[in-house]
Amino acid sequence: MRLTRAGEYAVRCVLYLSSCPAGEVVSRKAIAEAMDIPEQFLGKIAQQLARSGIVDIVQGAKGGIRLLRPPEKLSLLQVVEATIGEIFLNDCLMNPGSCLRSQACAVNIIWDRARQQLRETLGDATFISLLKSQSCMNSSRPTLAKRRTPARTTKGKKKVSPATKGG
Amino acid sequence: MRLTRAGEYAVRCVLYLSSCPAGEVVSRKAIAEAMDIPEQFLGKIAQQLARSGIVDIVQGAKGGIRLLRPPEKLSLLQVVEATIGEIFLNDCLMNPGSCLRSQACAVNIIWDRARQQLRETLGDATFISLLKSQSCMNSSRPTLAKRRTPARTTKGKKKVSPATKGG
DNA sequence: TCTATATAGGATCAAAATAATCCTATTTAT
DNA sequence: ATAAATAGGATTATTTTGATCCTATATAGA
Repeated sequence: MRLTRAGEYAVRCVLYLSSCPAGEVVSRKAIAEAMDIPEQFLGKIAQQLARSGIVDIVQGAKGGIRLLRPPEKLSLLQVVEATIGEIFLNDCLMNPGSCLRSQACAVNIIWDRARQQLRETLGDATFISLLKSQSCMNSSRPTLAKRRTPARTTKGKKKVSPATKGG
Repeated sequence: MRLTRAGEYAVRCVLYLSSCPAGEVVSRKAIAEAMDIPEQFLGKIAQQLARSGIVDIVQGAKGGIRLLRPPEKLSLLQVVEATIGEIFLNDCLMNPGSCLRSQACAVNIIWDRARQQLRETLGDATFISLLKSQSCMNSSRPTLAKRRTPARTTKGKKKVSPATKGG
């Protein structure tokens, strides 16, 4: 009943990309370091975002990740569902065939309502609105600046504590 | 991001108890068989419901589980949270200390809103209202009848497929 | 073309959560 | 006493999650 780490990382990643100049390719490493995401794991996550058409991955030298959609047209819901799949709150809804009773089941009706509300709330939250309120970016990036090709100065791979969670 | 089996079982259990005469002690086995719940597992779940004061467990011969609260004053939320703990949708909310940024984080504000809505929706759904709409009980019990000490006729323990999910 | 820089993506692995089940102890009605 | 029940700690299997490894491949630039 909670957002997985992968989903959380996806949100952070898109949040970062949203703060960069539109269409800019940002290296995986740069995003990973700025947003405290394990770099390899970010690779997997980026692939899913790419499959949903949210980002575009550029291979080779100077490669990286590019945001395809304007942050004002991209919602939390889209990013989260691209990463962890469509949101369901219980099994009956997820796999209707598995429920003997289902259908007009009153309990399911409640869960379905809850699910719709959840998806609506997440669907209404655009990344541009998230950025405007500053939020989580603060400690990582001073402002929604236009910094680019970052952090190549630090050679040693910083060992990031997996306990570091942020939303 | 979905209801666990334990939560689902708890709901079924309370749904069953709600359909019985108020204050009646119903054996674990009876509930388990009627609602397709592994009996031992139901034991664990009942303990949690008991800790939250939702039910009362009677030991010894003729023992079993008794609903303490009137179904019209018992919500899905109460039963679910008694079983799987307070509902959180992401880590930041669950463990605020672990988030470096937290506080006025815009992303968290959205998740918090979603969480509040979810809890409100589940909190508004009383068991009496769930029963009134018939629902899931149909295949197991013909009506919200006053049947008691059931199913002792079937001796062989029916092997229940774990794929059987209902809500 | 060669080389350094990046990502691709299958395979693998460890930890945690979930879903039960086992088994002995204890309680209670008869 | 005895049978019928639950208590509850321990154990186990499965699945999910979170990550990392490693070779292949793509690309920019010298």
